[in-house]
Amino acid sequence: MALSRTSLETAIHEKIRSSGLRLTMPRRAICSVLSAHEEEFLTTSEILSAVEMNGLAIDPSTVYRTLDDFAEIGLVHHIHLGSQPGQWHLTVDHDHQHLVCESCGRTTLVPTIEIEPLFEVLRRSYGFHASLHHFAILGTCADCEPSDGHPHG
Amino acid sequence: MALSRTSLETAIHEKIRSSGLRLTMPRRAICSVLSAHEEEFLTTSEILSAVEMNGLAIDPSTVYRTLDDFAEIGLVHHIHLGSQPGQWHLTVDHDHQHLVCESCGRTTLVPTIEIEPLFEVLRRSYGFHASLHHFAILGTCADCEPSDGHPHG
DNA sequence: GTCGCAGATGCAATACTTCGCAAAAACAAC
DNA sequence: GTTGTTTTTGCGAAGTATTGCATCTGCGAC
Ligand SMILES: [Mn+2]
Ligand SMILES: [Mn+2]
Ligand SMILES: [Zn+2]
Ligand SMILES: [Zn+2]
Repeated sequence: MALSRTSLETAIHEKIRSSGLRLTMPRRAICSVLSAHEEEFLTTSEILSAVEMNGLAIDPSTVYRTLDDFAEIGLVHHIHLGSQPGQWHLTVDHDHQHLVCESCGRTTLVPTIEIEPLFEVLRRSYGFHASLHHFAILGTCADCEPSDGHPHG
Repeated sequence: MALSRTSLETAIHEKIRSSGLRLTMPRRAICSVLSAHEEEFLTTSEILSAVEMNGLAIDPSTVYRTLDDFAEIGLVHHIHLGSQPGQWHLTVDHDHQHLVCESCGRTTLVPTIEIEPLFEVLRRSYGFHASLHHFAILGTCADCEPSDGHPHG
């Protein structure tokens, strides 16, 4: 079962401290936003806006640096859903992959466990272990693919 | 068989004209560079440098806009091999996909025809037609994956 | 060839991201 | 609590990408 929001934040703070990073106001502020939006993917500017809505002021450069620092300790990562800037979220419970339709923009979530077997072939043929956490899979969804028996409307 | 460089450029010019775009000096200059580096993937700044080395001067914003225009008519596209800026090339003869090792940076090319069947499952389960031309597949190569019987050295 | 106009360009302004550095804060030792 | 060391921050500057707009140009009509 999922952690409550406050115990999630506590666990995050633990991880920051135990990784040798200091627990500062900007880092708390960013953690708070990420915890409150656990189901979403936020851009740096969305994170910054949310921090400001909480009545706190931090510098944009601090947001960029903090996210990079958090990524280094495995606390967060970002994905690219298209040509847009990366979108960030907590790494915990991130067990799905994104199919993004280049035509209508819709995103479909697919459990990672369904995707991983596809890449088994790459492992066998090339010894290459694909990691599926950085880029979405782009393409055309059922509704937008005219020849597929799933027409729009 | 591949076209010679001059007939490749002629074919490109044809495509520009027939798509309703005008054939201007900056566009010729960029086409020339792309044709001369048909086997490579160039960033916008590499393209700009190459244009300047040919004794021509165009504005950076023109490079961005031209590449976007060319992409719209299917003449070029770009890929992201990692966190770096996108890399551009002519669309003709682009029949492979990139496996990029996040550990050592090496890129392995895989024929697209080998990869497409993997995504057949997504089509059957989700009606999603994956297009494999925008993002590289990131992961760990055989040499960098310690537990795989392909140690470094 | 000239003319006219839609489309393309250069330039400046803006937006977004990264970097260097001095000041400030975290935190361990006392 | 105070002190000292190291990390982190905000700020300014630099680097990179995008946008608006006046000027220029490709090219079709004549
Ligand atoms: Mn892109
Ligand atoms: Mn990225
Ligand atoms: Zn769609
Ligand atoms: Zn490697």
